[in-house]
Amino acid sequence: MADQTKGEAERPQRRRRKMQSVTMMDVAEFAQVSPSTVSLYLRRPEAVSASAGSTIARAIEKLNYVPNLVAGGLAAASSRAVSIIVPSVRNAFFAETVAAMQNILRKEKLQLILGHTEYDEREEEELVKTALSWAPAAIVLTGLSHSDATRRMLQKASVPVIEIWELGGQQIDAAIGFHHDQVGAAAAKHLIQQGRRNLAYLGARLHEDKRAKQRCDGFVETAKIAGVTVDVIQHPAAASAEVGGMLLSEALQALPQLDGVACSNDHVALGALFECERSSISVPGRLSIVGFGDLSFSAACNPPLTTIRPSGDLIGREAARLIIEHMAGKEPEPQISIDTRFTLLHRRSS
Amino acid sequence: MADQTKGEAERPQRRRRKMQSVTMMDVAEFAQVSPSTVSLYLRRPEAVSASAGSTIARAIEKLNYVPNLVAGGLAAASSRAVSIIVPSVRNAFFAETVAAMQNILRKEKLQLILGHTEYDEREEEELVKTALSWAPAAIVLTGLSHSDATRRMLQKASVPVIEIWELGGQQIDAAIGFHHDQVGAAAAKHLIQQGRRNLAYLGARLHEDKRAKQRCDGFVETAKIAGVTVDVIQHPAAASAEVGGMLLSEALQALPQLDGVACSNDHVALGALFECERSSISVPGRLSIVGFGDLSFSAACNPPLTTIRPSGDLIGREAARLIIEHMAGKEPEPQISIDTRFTLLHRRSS
DNA sequence: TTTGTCAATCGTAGCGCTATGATTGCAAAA
DNA sequence: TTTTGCAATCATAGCGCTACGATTGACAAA
Repeated sequence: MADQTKGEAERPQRRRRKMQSVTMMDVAEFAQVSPSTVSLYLRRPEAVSASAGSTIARAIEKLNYVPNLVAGGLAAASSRAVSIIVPSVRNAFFAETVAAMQNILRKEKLQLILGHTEYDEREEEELVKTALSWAPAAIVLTGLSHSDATRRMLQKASVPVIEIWELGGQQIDAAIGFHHDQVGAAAAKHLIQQGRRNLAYLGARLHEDKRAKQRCDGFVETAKIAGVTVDVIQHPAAASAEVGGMLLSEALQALPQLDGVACSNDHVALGALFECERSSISVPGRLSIVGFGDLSFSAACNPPLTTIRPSGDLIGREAARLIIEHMAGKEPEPQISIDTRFTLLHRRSS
Repeated sequence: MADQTKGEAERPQRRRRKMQSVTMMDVAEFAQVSPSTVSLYLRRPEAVSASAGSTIARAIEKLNYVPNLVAGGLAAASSRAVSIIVPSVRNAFFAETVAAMQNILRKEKLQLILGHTEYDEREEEELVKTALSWAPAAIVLTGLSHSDATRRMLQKASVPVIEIWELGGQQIDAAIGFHHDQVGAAAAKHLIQQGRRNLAYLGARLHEDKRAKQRCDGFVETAKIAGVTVDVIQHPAAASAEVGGMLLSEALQALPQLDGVACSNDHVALGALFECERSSISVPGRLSIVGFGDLSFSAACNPPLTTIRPSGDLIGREAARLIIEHMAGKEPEPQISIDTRFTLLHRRSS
């Protein structure tokens, strides 16, 4: 039988939780200052005296102190994390932007939290929700089209939003990128300038990749205005050299007069190039090929590939700059949009 | 600098900090339960009664509650974040692994925090330090060679560490990958089997890319054992088609008898292929080419590229699996190593 | 001297949540 | 009846840090 032992014997021993080996308090103690001073030193070294600063620095070194960013994030209501949501990092374009951002942000001790939509708006919505629960310093999204729910969440949360890789639609906050229809237009103009009169656009996954679709539309429109023949040959699969080969072969069959093609991207163009080689079609003699992306192999092809370079790294750098400026307290102009433009590289495939 | 506008009317109002619009307390209040129950429901729905569960679910829905993962991470001493550190996500191999991990982890509401070393051990050390300050659920590193400081930090922190893309060295915790020297050996064996007797390895950035170096070494060793001629032609720049072209041209000049090459990766092989085309060298008639990676264009080349596929996605999937199992409380065998192997794809370039 | 100013430093109340141990209510066992 | 066992729920003490406001001390101005 157990007695009713409530409330008589005091048990001062309370529960404990986890433990971070060395905390800011330990550093403060060691350096003979208050925790506040340590915190201040860490955040704004110039605000503490030189002597205190060096003492603290020594203590940190000695104790091998690693700040707990999670605690800091909670206290400050904003973490040193930047959430970036792209269709997929397997795509070289986005990989380049992510890498460029990362390389700048890491110097500011900002972490990149990565998410993949796989071109799915629902997925994006889910990712944005999770991203927000990290109270990130900023959130970077790909493109301008999002679900209403996504837009609402973002609007309500007071997080700076940067939309990248697209311009010309309705933006939430800041946008950095270029006009994809202009890319298509540039490709068309270039081919026409080269004397081509029977054009086609070789498109991959146009139903999902909105930006590839915009490039395609720009191409077609410009060609039509110029009064030359133009067709779209497309495939639902993601852009690849294999798809490029298939598309060109299909295009040649359907359009015997074909003398110029623009491609979804350089992978497709590469496939088209190989297909020409297999079919003994001279490039650019009989057919001109224009790609998009200036991928790592494009200049080394035979013949080197004429392509349009979108400067994905500039997009990343500009995004990082905006974020850093925002964190430094600089109030950015609302609805700012930065056109990173693109460059047509005229090489020998056209 | 803001104006100092204080001092007239006394405001006994104490300080306030930030505000998350809807907190768990709000949900609890709305659902007429205690915050603990809401928390419990969120973490282990099966532990609360069905009625309470649905009430809470409704409250969450109604209030549009988004949990604060930062606060949760602090309280639980471990965040729902997985830190992954790779040389660069621009590299298609790592991009694939990252993407595969992400696609599994997102279903578990785990976030990927990305870091780039750019093949720099110092940088890696810095990244590991920052990563640890996020108290991640796990930390994933590329390769087995790290600085002593990195190793020490990792050892001291009680975070599961997974090293990927390499096997055969001294591992910290778990390792998932394959033996790169075996890749080189397989390439050599294959070329020899095809009747090639004058081999070369076309290597890019071998001084930094330790794994490419291992492949190279495996290639050379195997060739030597088999008694065939073997050379290494290398370039300090990162692997690219351009470098591949240069390397092959250099190799042909230095080794007129050359009849088989293995390459750092498929980009280099692609460049070699184009160089052969330019120099009218028949492939595989006069020269066999073996790549590494099975990149998106490799099967579509002309001729299609014989290459070795490393299954970077499997590495990612296995890593994700290990992490999820660990979080579910399953104690993993220490020093586990998973060999994801590789496949030689014999196509027409050899 | 007193007062004011300013830079440097400190004290402390949370940030929103989780995990521990306690408590409750009810059905089955004693 | 009382006890026990169990599932469901709750109360509460932090997790480690930041930022607000207060305090200190040194020096210039009055």
